[in-house]
Amino acid sequence: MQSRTPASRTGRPRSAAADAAILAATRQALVELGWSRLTLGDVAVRAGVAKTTLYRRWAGKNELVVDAVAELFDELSLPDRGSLAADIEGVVLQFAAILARPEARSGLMAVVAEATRDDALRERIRASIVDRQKRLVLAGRARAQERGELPAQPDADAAARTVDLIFDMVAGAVVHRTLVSAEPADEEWVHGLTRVLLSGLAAAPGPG
Amino acid sequence: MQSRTPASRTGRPRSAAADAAILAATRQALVELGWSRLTLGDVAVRAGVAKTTLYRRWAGKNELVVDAVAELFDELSLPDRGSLAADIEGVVLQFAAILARPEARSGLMAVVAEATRDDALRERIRASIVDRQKRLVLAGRARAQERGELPAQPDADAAARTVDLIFDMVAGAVVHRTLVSAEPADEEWVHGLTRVLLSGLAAAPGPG
DNA sequence: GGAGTTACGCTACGGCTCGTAGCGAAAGCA
DNA sequence: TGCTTTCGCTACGAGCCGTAGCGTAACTCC
Repeated sequence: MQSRTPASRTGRPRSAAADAAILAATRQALVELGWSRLTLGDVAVRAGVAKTTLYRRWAGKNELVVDAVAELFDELSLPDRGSLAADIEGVVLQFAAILARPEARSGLMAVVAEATRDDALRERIRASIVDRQKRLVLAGRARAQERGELPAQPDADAAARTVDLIFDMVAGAVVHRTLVSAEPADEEWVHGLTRVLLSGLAAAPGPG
Repeated sequence: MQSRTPASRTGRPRSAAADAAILAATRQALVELGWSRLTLGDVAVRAGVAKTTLYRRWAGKNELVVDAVAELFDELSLPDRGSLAADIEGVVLQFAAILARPEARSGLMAVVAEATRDDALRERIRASIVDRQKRLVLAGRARAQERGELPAQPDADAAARTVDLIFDMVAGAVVHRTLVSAEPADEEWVHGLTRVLLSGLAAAPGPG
């Protein structure tokens, strides 16, 4: 997570329990206080560790929250629901459920905002969260191609661009719906999103 | 903006020049310092006003930045480019150009993050930014229906839901592409986005 | 022109958080 | 038993917050 310890063999080892306690305390503080009122001193008290221990492991508030939020997204999975449409709806609903949790909402957007002025932080977010979940798009596409629902894309570059595009469209739409429009990404909405994604606007005029 | 002055007739009026100077100074501070290091005292010095004047007009940092960023999006327009696809690509490129500016990047995401725990702030964002730009989707849809590119939607509820969905998909995709994936929303990408939006995934296998 | 009202600039203040330094004790390895 | 690293604790200067108080400036109504 925050600092690899590959070489150090001697000396007192860092407490793994402290790591878990700190990250859990960070999420709890995000729920109760939000991003702006969250202080590292408060997190230290909640976790039962000294404030200096926090600063020894993380460079600051940004990096700590990235790690605390990243764990939330690891529970995403893509079970085979029989069709591409059903697969998409299933994983989008999972994603929406995570974004409905307050610790994900305030934490994720805040670190993304900070990352606009911090290249290292942006790379950390990309590695810890974004790229790790892009596997879902890849898996869904491969499965759909096996079913014959999607044509094969022999051009590797074009295929990669499509994967990136779909990821931005799906994740961006859910985030925007949940955080900016402040409306729930419920089954009906996800169904409409999937329809547009697969068939486009012109082909899907009817409701529901 | 921050406080309507409909009834007050007597007394010294608030300086409109100060308003403009403060909002411009806020954007400049966002560029140079980003959200977290931006302080109201610093903005006051840049704008050439007293710090107390800032607190008399805005409740805090959040509200100030919302107003400062909202002005950036008023330059969006939807010129008739002959087809729905061209209209979409044009306005999305405009939107992308705004999001490429650092004062929009860091400011917008930060206030959205804060809004997750502040209903009044979220409503302010919705009124000042989101709903104000939804006019673009409405205008584009009406124009496309006149051209016969999109079918009419007699059901008003379903039509409104579609407009909200498209807005979330387009704005969300551009924001995610620009801020999270940290890749440019250039012409090629916008072209791909438009293609998926209009025709869907299954119908558009080939490259750009 | 005077009275009343509101906005403004300036100074000062207590309170909070930050990030670091320094110390002694604890927990592992040779 | 030494050596090394982590940990908890305390203390500190620095910076920003948001407000109060005061005198002055600008504008309206009489």
